[in-house]
Amino acid sequence: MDTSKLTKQLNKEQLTAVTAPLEHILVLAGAGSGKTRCLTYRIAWLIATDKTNPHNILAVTFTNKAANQMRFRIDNLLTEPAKGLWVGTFHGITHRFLRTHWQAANLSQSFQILDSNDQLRSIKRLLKALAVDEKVFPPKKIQNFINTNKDEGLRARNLTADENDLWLNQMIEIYQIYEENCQRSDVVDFGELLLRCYETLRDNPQLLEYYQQRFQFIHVDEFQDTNNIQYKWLQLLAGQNSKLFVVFDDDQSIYAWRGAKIENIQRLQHDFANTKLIRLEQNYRSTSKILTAANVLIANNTKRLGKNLWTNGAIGEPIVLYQAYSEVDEAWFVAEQILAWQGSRKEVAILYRTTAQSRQFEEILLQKNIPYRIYGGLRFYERLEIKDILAYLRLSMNRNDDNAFERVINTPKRGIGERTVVMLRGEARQQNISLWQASNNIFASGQLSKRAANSLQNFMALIEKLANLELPLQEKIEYAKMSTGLVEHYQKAGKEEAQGRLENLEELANAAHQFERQYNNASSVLSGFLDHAALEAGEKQSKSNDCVQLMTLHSAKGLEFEVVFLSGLEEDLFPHKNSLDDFNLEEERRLCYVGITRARKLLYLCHSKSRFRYGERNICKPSRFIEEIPEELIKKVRLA
DNA sequence: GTGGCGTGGCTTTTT
DNA sequence: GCCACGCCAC
Repeated sequence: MDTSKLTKQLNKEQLTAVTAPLEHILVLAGAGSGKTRCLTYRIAWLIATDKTNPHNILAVTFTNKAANQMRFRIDNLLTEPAKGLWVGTFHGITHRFLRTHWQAANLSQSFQILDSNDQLRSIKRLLKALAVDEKVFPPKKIQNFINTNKDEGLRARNLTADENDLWLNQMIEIYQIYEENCQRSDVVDFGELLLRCYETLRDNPQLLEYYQQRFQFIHVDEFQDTNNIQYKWLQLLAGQNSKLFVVFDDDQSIYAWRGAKIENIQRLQHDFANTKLIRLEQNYRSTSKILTAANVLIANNTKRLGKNLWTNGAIGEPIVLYQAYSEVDEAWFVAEQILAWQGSRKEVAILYRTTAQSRQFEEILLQKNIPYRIYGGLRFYERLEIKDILAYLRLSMNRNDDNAFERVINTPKRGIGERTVVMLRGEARQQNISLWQASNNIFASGQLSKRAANSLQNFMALIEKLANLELPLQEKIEYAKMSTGLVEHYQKAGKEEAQGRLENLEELANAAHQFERQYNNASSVLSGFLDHAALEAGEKQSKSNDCVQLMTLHSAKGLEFEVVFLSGLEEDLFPHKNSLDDFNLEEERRLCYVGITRARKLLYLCHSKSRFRYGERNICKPSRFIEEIPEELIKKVRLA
């Protein structure tokens, strides 16, 4: 194949990286320097030059979006589809592994994925059962404890109790019981996907050998965001012979708070011999003014590998700084600037530190009739009605899924009240069985009132019926909607709300139809669809109209816009007041760096003299980050 | 089973 | 100030 198509479009450093010898390659890629391009071209180059078979290549990302984009771009570069190439998220790939090797992983074939919401519910139920006070052991804290430990690769049994720390001991115990519960219910939470996959590979030499042999070339995107277990997993999989190709930017590490370890970069250089570091420092995105601002700002961080982005591009407009009187004034200013902007609306982004800030912007954009789109918030598969119906389907797949059971046992109301459920829980706990099995026992024992027994029997029959239906997925969902009484249930709540919910259910049925058409294994299509729902929460709004984009700085990473508004640049908000120690402050600064480098042409910095927060109006000082940007790059404006 | 009231907490978020 | 959630009373 003619590979000049591949190599022509690259600059010198990109070319060096893409065509680097088959060693461990680390690419330090600054913002806007062609990071994804480098990764996709490398993979395409490996295949096109017959260095390897696609079958021997693995590429890992953090988000579904990044994975889809990568696959799409690789396909476009190649003349024929890369068969056997694995591209996916850490969770997607480890999930795929567990589905294939469920026995080795000590799971059942029909195990289900627990999303964070379900996980929290599950913890709450567990606390109730254990009669643990939620005030002393807040469920969210426990969830965090469990997830943090799983991210570190630690199970409850790996944690050491401390006789002087009763709180810790209790946490460990809850963690332990939570693990047992999940195992019994045959569910796997997000952290578990990785941990379980890691352990299964570690403990099964033949499997490990197979995958080490298979994945000769392992590619990782956004490596600075990897946590401990992800690192260990990669290390295990790479073994002695596989070659890593890792792309990262230490200056864009903004997820330390959820376990990401920047040190993994040094760790990798230490653990793998002969790594080669390549730097991509030419920026193709921003004007030189914007880039200089970003460079000077980030230079204030001490813990960095250090790099200097440069550009051949235009000098550009000065960065605009606006001091507002209030958050309302700030939003007004932003809206006025957007109205004056001639270009496309979707090329404009309003970025903020906290989600709560979006409301002010929404109100004004609505008033001024400027279409907008907000990222974040509730996603499609997280909606109540969707989760309800999926819970029915899950239960029909796996009767032991206690989470699903609890969710739908009395939704819609069918006369199985708290009393009955308490009895079921008691039986389940005593016998160490699932709620479904407990229902069977309790029903057989004749302890229930006639009415309750009747309702329970009907409920169980309903689930059995659903399980045995041989219908296409879409029709199954339609059937579930009606037979469960959920539709009526939502309609009771009020017209407008009901309409929205029913529309969503309709969309779910359509999604199921789409899914079924692309899925080639009819016998497991439901299971596949449920996995899909858990692993890809779905975008909030699918319409890609020409809208102004509103999002937090965190969700802006990886994106770029012609015009960027960085709002709320005030002390205590950005940097956030909970992040003022040295370590966290550097992360806040990186967050600001990410924000600045999203902009191609125009960058606005806004701060307000006062802001309404927590029911009070507070006086605000401008963010230290504003002062860190050289004055000569900035133009202060006042609104008439 | 539901609706009303009181309390607490409140950074970022993917999977 | 707002929302989510738990608790209690009807």
